[in-house]
Amino acid sequence: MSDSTPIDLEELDEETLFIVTQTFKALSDPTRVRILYLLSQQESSVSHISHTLSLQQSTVSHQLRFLKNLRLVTHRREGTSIYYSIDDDHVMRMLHQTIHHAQHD
Amino acid sequence: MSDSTPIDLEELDEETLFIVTQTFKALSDPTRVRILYLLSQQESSVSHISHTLSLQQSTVSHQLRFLKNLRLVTHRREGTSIYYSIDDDHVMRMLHQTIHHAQHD
DNA sequence: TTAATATATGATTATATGTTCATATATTAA
DNA sequence: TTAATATATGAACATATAATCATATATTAA
Repeated sequence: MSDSTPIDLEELDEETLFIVTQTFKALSDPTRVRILYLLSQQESSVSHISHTLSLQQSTVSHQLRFLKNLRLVTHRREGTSIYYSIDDDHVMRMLHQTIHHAQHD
Repeated sequence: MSDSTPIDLEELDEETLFIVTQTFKALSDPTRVRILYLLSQQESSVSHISHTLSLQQSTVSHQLRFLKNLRLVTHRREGTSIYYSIDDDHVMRMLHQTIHHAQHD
């Protein structure tokens, strides 16, 4: 056991840990990534997302609520439709970087 | 229902989706993030990780296997100890960026 | 060889998570 | 008002996940 020359270790506080892991959790599910990727190309209504990605309306609404709580998306109403769009550039840059990374390795 | 001016939509293929979501899944658990953050500061043995982060040895081994399968960490043997270290700069840059982001909002 | 130490791993369990179903709410048109 | 359409949401269920326990494996020292 040779844990010589100890370094002054920094630990992450609980709140940082929570925010960071929650952010990455948003990007760890295929359905959410597909939705975010679609929204990065165009603002979309719930039904448009549902039809385009072949997902149940309920599934889409549940996942959008998740993304909305994390402030990754926003929405605006137009009649009976609600249009969702991306609201976090940092996270979307990471997503696009990682997609690019995955496709070029 | 006004889905006018349709855009030529791009969909993510299944393999890309899998790689991307798996990568983010690695960063979506507090224990794994703590381990990765420690390893980003210093190469560490399993027991050192276990003691420093107050985690059971078994827990650490299981999570290291997860991270190793994703090639986020590597290891080298030194006697009976095994030292783990970071093996993916891209993912670690994302982690550090997001930590920084979380701490300055 | 045996004992001691470090790490890995399979099985189990408790909890978290994502989807579905049924239904509620909200807006608009008739 | 009622009907039609779009979206949201609670409950139930099936699956995934992380931690723990017990034990296996591997290396070194005696």
